[in-house]
Amino acid sequence: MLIKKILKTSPTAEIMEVKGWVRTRRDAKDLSFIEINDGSCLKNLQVVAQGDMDNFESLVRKLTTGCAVRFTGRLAASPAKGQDVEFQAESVEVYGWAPAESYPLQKKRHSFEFLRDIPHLRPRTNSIGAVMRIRGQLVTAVNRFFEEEDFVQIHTPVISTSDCEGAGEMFIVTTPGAGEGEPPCAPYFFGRPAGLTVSGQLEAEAYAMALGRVYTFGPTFRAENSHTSRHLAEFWMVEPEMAFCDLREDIDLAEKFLKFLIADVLDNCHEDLELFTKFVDKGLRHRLEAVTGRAFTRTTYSEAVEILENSGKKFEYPISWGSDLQAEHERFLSEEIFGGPTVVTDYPASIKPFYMRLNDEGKTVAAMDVLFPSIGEIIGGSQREDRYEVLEKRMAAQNIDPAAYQWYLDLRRYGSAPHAGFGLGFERLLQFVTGMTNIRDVIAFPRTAGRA
RNA sequence: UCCCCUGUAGCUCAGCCGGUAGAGCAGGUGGCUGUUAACCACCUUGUCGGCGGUUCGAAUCCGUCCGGGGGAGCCA
Repeated sequence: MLIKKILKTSPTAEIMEVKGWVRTRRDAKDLSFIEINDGSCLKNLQVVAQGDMDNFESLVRKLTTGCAVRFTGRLAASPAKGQDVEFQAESVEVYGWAPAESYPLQKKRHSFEFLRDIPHLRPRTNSIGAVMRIRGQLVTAVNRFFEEEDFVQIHTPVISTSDCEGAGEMFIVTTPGAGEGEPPCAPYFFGRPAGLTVSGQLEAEAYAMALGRVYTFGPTFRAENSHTSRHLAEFWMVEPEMAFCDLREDIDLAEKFLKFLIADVLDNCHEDLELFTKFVDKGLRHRLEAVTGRAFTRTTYSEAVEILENSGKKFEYPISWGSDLQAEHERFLSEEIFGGPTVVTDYPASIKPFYMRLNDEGKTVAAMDVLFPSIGEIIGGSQREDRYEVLEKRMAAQNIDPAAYQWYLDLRRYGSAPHAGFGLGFERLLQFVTGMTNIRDVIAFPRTAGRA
């Protein structure tokens, strides 16, 4: 039986078995206490082994942190403080030892930096275990949300020939000895240069224009030489795309989506959240409840710039209309001015990609960024440019080869319709939900520049 | 890519203005105890990140390379 279930079970005379890994052993004169964890929940089960049981000296007294074990016995009410029930062992089997002299994990707190050097063992710690359980919960919540909203999940390609954001940040996919010179170079395995996707958006648009409401949820790759606590070279992104949808409806969905996800974690991950509230961020629970409890503030870029200009606050990078919002500006808006999630819309066309829909005044595009306190941009989205000629002009203005994107232009040539979507950085959401300050600690095996 | 900080025992870290190293935890041994970050006593462990330089002498100063962290840019 899983420990998560056992801990909610009443003591019985029935013989049962538990399997897990030893977290710590404490010896009394004629008995030992072994705490075991099986990953099903944060809490350990206290196993009590009496001195007269078989293999007490040969096995039980030799158990150390990390050993994989199986106990059979009975669940009993615990006479001591600290737990309601405990497991009275009758027999023990050791699946695998973990020599204490070499096993890197000790029954003490380790720094996250140290744990990053042993990514294969760190899931055995309380904090990384809790992160990954919450991550798993969020994955199912994402899928449940879109199911309830009548979306179809599309698996867009990981290998892509279209660079959504502009050249220079794709990983190139090729074969050994494919050709002479710097890749990408002929002969091309796929007939032309290909790379790992930087976004599933363009492909998702094609399917939105047929199925109406679609979303992708998959890995994304950026070959940026970033060294920050919020960037990974390989990360996961959720990207819904909706036909017959404008920017307003796009923002509505994003807000509903984020609230749904956070409420889901608040409802289902009490224990794990408790850990983060205790050791990582005291105000965590409060901050999460603040997101679900009120409407997101919405402001246009122009209004935001005005607010920043009149704030009297001195920024390292001065702000003026036409320049992009810096991290410090975003933080100031969401943390100090609005004190919560903030949606900034209608950015200058010059600082946004070609596919965003040009507003009627011709200077701004129907873009939106959702800014969260402490982590900045968590969602970026837009209504897409659905007019063939306008899109063509914007591509030309940004030096994008229309031939390479003819299929994308085709979506505007045949049965074009207003549509919109956004991208959610899954790890950034996880950072917000857990309070973990470094993005490398919310993904199983982080890949960053210089490290894989 | 730029700026700042950092690299000392298995882990976390102290070592001020240069005189070849310490603490807590972990580990080992013994003791005590229905224990729970168990407790008490004793014990082991270091090419002080690499290379080069200054100096009678460098963990300590300088240069350089490598690793780690934070921030910026880019973005999610």
